[in-house]
Amino acid sequence: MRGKERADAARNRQAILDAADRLFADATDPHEVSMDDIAAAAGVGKGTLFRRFGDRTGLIRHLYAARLAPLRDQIENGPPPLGPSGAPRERIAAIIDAIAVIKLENAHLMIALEGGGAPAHRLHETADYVAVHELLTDLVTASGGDPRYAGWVAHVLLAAVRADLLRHLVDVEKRSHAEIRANLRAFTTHTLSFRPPGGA
Amino acid sequence: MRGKERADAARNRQAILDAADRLFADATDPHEVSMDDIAAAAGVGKGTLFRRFGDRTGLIRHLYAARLAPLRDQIENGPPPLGPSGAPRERIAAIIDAIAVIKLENAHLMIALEGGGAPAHRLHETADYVAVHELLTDLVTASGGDPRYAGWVAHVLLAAVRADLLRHLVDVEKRSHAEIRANLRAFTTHTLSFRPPGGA
DNA sequence: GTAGCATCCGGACCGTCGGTCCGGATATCC
DNA sequence: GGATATCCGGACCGACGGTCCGGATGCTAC
Repeated sequence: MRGKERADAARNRQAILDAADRLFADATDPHEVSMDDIAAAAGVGKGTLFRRFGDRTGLIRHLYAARLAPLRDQIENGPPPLGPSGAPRERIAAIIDAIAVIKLENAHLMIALEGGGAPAHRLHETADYVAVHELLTDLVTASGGDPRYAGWVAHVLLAAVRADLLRHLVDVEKRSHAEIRANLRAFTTHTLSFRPPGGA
Repeated sequence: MRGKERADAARNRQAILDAADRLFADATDPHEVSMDDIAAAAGVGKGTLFRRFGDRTGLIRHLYAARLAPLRDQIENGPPPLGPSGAPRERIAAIIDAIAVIKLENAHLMIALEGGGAPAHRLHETADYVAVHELLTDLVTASGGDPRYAGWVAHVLLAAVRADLLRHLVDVEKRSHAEIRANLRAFTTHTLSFRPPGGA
């Protein structure tokens, strides 16, 4: 990793990423995509694959991170409503919507990560989850929510955009993306007025 | 299965169920409990285990069903607020609370089922999920919700009691069961007043 | 009690998977 | 073009879920 990366190494990495993405997209269940499959599809030995990404989780995380990067950038440096200068309530709604869009467009990957990616199913301990949860918690607080319950509200909002739920709504219940997003937005707004038992 | 079950078979089944339950309870990650482990702990051959339950998913489902049975009975035949004669809104709150209690008390099993149980991660196509979702949908409608969005509300309520989220709240955030249940109840009540975009 | 039979048991066995390892190939630098 | 650090490929490994069948065991009829 120190110094420069050799040209063939870079080329292979990209081939692996592309092949994995394609295979996960075609599979209904991430478990039916083996590491050998990915290596073969990328025209690469299995050793190469593991040297680059460590293990299965690492590979999936790389793919995941690549899809998430634009969103992170938008949230950290972009214009409103996603960017830091937006009003908290609008920002929350925009973030939840953006997450939903990404997951709807990359259902296969998101399911692979939320489900079969980690050693266990510790979605809530994922760096990405923790980061967005913290941000949402702050925003809920900033939008007038009780700090003591902001974390809870953030969890519930994120629970509503879990990849497998979204996939179920699309694949089984045949709901349109537009309908899902509209419901999600209304739900987000509504949930922001949540007040805990006993009042603030 | 036809006719009577032999005594040793019944004994072995119970031993397997007990052993599996114990092992899952001790493990942090269901994947670290292998079928061989279960067979060994039950003092039984692996063939016996698979003949009885078909496969890993079948075993876990049996355990799951056993824990859920009392709740199903309460909902179908019990007294209010869980039973059929309760008022819809109270019944919804009671059902969500009861689900939370079961999942809090059996976190290991619930995570095994929601995560590593099914061939994929098709929680939402599980018979149990579908059944409770249908019931909740009906109840939301009966309590005055727009039938067109009742299914959505039911999904969101169930998303708030997903096993891994509850475990995170307990294990990582160190929240008490009482606090979680209180928040959940308030959230349920609040969400029942959800109205979709455009109004009814 | 016991003979005969259906049922059940155990664990050796199989294919596959994630992950490792190292001899040989290749890019890069001078 | 040669030296060398880096990288590659695929044979290899242990573990896992699941299968199979020869032998053991509980049940029933007499």
